[in-house]
Amino acid sequence: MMKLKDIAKLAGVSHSTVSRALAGSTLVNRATRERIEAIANDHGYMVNQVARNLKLQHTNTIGLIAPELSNPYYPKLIQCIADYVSASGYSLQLHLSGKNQENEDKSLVNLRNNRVDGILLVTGEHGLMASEYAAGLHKSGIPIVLMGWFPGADAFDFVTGDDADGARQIARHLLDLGHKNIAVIGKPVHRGPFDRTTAFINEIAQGGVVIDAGNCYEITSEQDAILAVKQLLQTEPRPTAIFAYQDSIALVVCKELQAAGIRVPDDISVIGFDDLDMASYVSPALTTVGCHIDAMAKALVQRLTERITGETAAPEPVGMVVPTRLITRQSSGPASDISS
Amino acid sequence: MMKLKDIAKLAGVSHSTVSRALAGSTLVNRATRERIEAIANDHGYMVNQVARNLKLQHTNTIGLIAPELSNPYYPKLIQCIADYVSASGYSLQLHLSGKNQENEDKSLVNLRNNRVDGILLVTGEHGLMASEYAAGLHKSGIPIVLMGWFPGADAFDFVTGDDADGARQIARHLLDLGHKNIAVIGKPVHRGPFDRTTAFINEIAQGGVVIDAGNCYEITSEQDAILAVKQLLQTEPRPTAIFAYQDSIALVVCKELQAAGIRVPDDISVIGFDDLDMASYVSPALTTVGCHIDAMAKALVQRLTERITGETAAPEPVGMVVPTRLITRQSSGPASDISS
DNA sequence: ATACCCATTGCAATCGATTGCAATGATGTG
DNA sequence: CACATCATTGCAATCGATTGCAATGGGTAT
Repeated sequence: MMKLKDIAKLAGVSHSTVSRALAGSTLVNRATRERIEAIANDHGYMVNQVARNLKLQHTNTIGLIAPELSNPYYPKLIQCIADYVSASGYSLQLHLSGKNQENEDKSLVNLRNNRVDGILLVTGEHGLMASEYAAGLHKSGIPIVLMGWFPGADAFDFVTGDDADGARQIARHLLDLGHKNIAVIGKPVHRGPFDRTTAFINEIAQGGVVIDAGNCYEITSEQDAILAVKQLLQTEPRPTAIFAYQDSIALVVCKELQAAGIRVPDDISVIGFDDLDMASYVSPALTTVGCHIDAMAKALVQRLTERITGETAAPEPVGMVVPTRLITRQSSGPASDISS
Repeated sequence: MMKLKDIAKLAGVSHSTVSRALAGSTLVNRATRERIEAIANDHGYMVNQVARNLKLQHTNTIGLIAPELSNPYYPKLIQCIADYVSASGYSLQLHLSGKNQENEDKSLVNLRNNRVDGILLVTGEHGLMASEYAAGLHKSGIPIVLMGWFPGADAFDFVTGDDADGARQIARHLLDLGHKNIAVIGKPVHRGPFDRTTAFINEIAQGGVVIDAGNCYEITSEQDAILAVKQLLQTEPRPTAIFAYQDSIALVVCKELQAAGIRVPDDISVIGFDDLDMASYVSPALTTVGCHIDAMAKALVQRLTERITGETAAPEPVGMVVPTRLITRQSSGPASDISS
């Protein structure tokens, strides 16, 4: 493959001059530059970025660690992130840490060894497994911005949706519809002040309704949701509404409910969270909570690039929470009085 | 950041020895090696991959170019690819070329400048925009494996689903159900021998049924599908079945049909293609054609890594087509006789 | 004519690794 | 005791760029 020296020989100048010419430096005569450009072009010269990166001590690459792609929420987010990253002139190095994030630390090591300029860490349902490790990296000077929150996240810059507020909106919506016997099918609590389940239960309580502990199902996979529904249908009196932690769970719940001959929302209302595209395609269309993913992605890469270039003076980490909004569709309706 | 020389100074040896020790070479005394390892560990030394890459003339990185993430088909594919890539010990550099692939060439340049060891090119609905450019790269020795087919793809290694056969299976299914008036809502033909629309129409013709040209709607976006449906509902006699090019289109079609008070499949059958996860969630669940994405992804990265390491002796490009299968669900049924 | 300035260009060091070859010293052998 | 052998280790070149500084030479001012 053509290198600087080859072009130099062809043009009869030193490789320094070629380097400068191709970089558009004013330190080289215009005629010379044009000649060099022509030669470089004719011979298909392409700069060797890895050599360049070594010399320049940066790679123009951003590392992105995300849990997985099978929950449609992530592709949506990653698409946005990728667009902003490339618009900012960076390349993306993508690592999928797996549903259980076993590989988070491996990815971190890899990214660091590759000397990416900064890291975007999308935290999954398990928070951050490689938490101390990430903190170490961060302290050693590598910009890291978090998407999501977990205990300890305050040591980093982070961006998160206001899930708690979204959950509160759902709670009020359900209360307004007259529901008094409500079930929750959720993942283990892990998002502290932003946790959906906690906020939901608290807000419901504000409305004077207490949610029975037996009506709170803690699941770890979409599959478990099926079992939860089966159990739930046995309880007396039967709940008139279900708050599912995510749309992907809500979808399974609806399907299972319908398979059991329960009408949604006539018999039981179901509400999800995330506003996946498919939430509007299913029948009944899902009432859910959405967040402007685009805005989050933008904030995320903006904060990171600022850290990389050093534009953001403040050394203290700053968190940003972006608002969420309730999207009322067909899966929620007035409480049925069958069970009341 | 700690470098080889620093560790060398600490250990009182030359940096060559440190390099060898850390690489586990037998050329260094065991005691020395262990001492060096300990020191490196204590001081958190991490090899600088970019320097290493420069010297070694490879990066252990694979470039992946895919159109987008908003059609759920791609995340599914990319997830699989990412898993195989990382299992093979490579990193992934991801580039999204956009729905219209305007950035394919930019991505190619970028990937090449970054000296990735090989490139996986996922071709979208528009074939390959940067076709000649890719061919040039390929000829210059960079391993490229294609996912998909387009005129000219035979110059590369490629892997594709047997879309044509899938389309034929759909055709026979519809014929068996007694449909005689069938509409097609598809994207412009571009996959040559593997094209869905062409194969579908031909197979239907084999069954003695001709599809009216007026019943073939060529669309370029999911949005256009809505217009197509509106037009279609005006035609007399009204078709009893619709073959949609992709599940994502089929979904829109179903929604629009239902909004117009048409029952699926009682009045009109709808069949998609791709077997997206959501195809089984919607109501009615979609009859569609699936392909073992995992198998394709595996073949894809296997072929590429073989090319990179030079294991595959044959220099001629080889194509691989993986079988597809019809998945019968609820959106297809016997032809209604309303319009016959 | 001399000195100076400025535009161009080249030299050489540097980024942080890897590795062929030479050097060292200890050990074994005739 | 002299010399060959072998296990370790260091030297120095190399990968392909970037860039500070010195060198060159033509043009201008005094």
